[in-house]
Amino acid sequence: MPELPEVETVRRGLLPAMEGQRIALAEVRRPDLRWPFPERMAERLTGKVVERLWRRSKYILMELSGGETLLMHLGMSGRVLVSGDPLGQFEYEHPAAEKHDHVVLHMENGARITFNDPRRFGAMDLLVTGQEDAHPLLASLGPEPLGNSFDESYLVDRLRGRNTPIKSALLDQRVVAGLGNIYVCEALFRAGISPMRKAARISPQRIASLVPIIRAVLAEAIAAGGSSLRDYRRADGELGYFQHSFDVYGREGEACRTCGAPVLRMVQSGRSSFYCGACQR
DNA sequence: AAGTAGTCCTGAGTGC
DNA sequence: TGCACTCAGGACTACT
Repeated sequence: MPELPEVETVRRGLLPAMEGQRIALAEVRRPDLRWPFPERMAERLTGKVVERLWRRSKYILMELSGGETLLMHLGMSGRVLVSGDPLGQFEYEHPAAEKHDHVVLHMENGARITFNDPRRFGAMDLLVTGQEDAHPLLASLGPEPLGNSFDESYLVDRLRGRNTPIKSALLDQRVVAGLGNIYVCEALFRAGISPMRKAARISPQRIASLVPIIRAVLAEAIAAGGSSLRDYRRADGELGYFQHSFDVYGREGEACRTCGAPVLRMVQSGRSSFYCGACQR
């Protein structure tokens, strides 16, 4: 379930098992995901210590001893399972290998990190630590929505004159990095803005109002995801509790929580937009 | 330049 | 039970 809050939840789940720990063995079970893996990836990971685990947009970056950083993206269907009991923190045994377990990191501390991705829209690459901004996948990303450079004046400037629907503009990773279909739908509902409205035809005040709303939606989702790490270790496939808090996403035909009108769905550039036709203008 | 379709891939769910 | 069909959290590429 990877949008920014889910990726951040995964990162936090990996921290206790991986940070400062050595990869005893990297198992790479196929040659590619969306793109071919880098040359000799298994050998380049094996024996390295994970010195820092951070996130940029929907990418997890694993800084390794030896000067390389592993870049990971979970695509649409990517999952990460932490198993084992290295520090007495993990209650569950290693599960049996499953279909689509493409990469497995066996940590020296006994933890096992399994990357599973049925649709294989995910990606992994190795880059030189310190040169992250030059990587093609990261180079044109916009600001982090929870960071300081994402503020009201930035968003107003960035969207000024844009003739595209606000929904598409917010999904554009060059505008703001890390939002996906769910959280754009939710933020637009809270802001009372129709997903079909052209960005250029929304007042600066309403554009500005999106900034604190986007931050709040993401922060709440991260908090809910964090609370469910135990579920995640249980490997039941469910990430977080925030899906129970959706106002519009996936609620077509159900009552708007504000006005009671049925939630509507329409397709914009191939993606479903959920919205309240009465509350969002 | 900006905006929009088509595309990769597998699995879950639905209706007949 | 089987089959055909739709849909899915992303984002790159190739069009207009």
